[in-house]
Amino acid sequence: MRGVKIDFDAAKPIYQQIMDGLCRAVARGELRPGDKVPSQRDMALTLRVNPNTVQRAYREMEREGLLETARGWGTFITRDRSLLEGIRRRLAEEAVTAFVDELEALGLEREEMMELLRSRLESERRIRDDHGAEGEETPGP
Amino acid sequence: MRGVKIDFDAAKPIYQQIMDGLCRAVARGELRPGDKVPSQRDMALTLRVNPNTVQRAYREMEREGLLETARGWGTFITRDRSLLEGIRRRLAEEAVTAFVDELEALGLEREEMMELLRSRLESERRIRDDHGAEGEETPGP
Amino acid sequence: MRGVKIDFDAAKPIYQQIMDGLCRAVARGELRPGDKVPSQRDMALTLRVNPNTVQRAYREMEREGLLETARGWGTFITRDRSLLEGIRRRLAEEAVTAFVDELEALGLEREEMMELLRSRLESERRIRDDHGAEGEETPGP
Amino acid sequence: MRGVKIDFDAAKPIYQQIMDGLCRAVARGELRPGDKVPSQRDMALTLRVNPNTVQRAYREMEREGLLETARGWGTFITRDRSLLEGIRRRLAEEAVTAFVDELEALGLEREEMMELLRSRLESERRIRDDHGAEGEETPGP
DNA sequence: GTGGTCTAGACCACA
DNA sequence: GTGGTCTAGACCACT
Repeated sequence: MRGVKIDFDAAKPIYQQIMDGLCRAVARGELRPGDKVPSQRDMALTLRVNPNTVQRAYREMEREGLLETARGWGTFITRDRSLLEGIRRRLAEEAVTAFVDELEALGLEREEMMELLRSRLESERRIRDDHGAEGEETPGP
Repeated sequence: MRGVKIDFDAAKPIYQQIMDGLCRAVARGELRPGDKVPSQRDMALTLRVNPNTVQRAYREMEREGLLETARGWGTFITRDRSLLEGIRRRLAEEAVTAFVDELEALGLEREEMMELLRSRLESERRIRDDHGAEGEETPGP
Repeated sequence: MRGVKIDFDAAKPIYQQIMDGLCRAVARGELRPGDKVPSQRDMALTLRVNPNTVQRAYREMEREGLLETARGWGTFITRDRSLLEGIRRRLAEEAVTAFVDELEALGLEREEMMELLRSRLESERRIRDDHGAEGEETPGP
Repeated sequence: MRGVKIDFDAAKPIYQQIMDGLCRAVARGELRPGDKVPSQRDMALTLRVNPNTVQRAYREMEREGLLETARGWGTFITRDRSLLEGIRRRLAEEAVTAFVDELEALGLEREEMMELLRSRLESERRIRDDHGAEGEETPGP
């Protein structure tokens, strides 16, 4: 599973990290509605994790409606696109809320928040551009 | 302690909520270098938590250098302003990182992030202005 | 845990005695990098102390980087050998400092310190040799 | 009181630090049998400490026989030289014991202990010599 | 009255 | 079974 990284030292439980990873793979379009997700067994092997842990993640995502299980066939991303889009929007909104709340708590003004974000995105762009240039032909005139 | 709110249902441990609360009270300037923080017992009473829980929060913050304790006298905000400023900056940077990482994972572009933040801040401003207008003179003619 | 002795009457807190004991077990090579240390409950039972006391010791040692904990799996000695060696050297240096400072405060000269140490080590050697001789063959003529 | 330094952050209680300080001042010959020690009030002022704390230190040292109080006259170092010498020897022996025990716990051999001490004393000598040279005339040939 | 330590015992999340 | 958190309540040392 590209895109699912487990940090065994993180405060966040592993099963939630799996949920997050899948959730975002869907949000990014890496996994599409109706796609089959790896079997619990496979996922457990590739992530080096206890199968029970994968099972718990799948179970909870099924509860949320994001996954659907067909016994004997495997587990699949729901075809309910509105649900998927809803999840994506929810995650994004939660991220904004967390960000604004935190910086407000630190006493930052709205302009400072925007500026902080802008400068971070700017520096990230430069880093990525630099990296990208390393292995590529310089585009000629 | 104004500014330290405990959510007993939150996933985050109470002692960390206390740490966050104090940390931000300092960041906002509500608590100043050298100020005395409430005694463990007082804080425990006002927050309705066990004194040991407060003690743990204080102990960890002392470890970080944010608090200093004088036996029999009480516990105080460190006078090391550079440390305090460092903590504030660290918290802000972490917030930005979490925000950008999360939204990148969801496949959003930089412009979308900026727009998302802008619209949130805009709507918050309106809400606050409306609230503020309730008890105030309407400005201007 | 061989090598961890608790003195309930000592001025030094029990949790620090546990830390010292583990620290030295590592320094002596009795516990090796990556080894599992007893679970908090086990350690508490064998030492006849409260599990919370063990937990505090473990937590502080984790903070120092000496221990690492894997949720649900147990607690382990760090694999970072340089850190371990650093701790050993630090403990040794601190012991020397304490010794020299104390004897300097008492007005002893450097030669006297060396002599004091030499005579102590000499007498200890004799005692150990005597003990050792009890159960052993007397070395031949 | 030259030679009595208080570390308010130390684990060791302040009253014990005072006891240690006086004890060593005597051991070094800075205070001699029969000498008057500062009044509790004076000592408290110079050390920036609560008078009760000084009182406790004096009281305990009186119990040990190191101090003698003459009401209305002040407090004095005992004239019992053998007692003083006994205390000095006891402190020295305790220091040696602590040193050897600690380094043994770390798995050091006798030769290593001697070497460690020798090198420390050597480096201290150099430092002191260097400092001493700073403010003095270089002795000409 | 302040912080420091310790105990006993409970519940939870995780693997 | 493992560590993590929390509560309740005790005792101590220091000021």
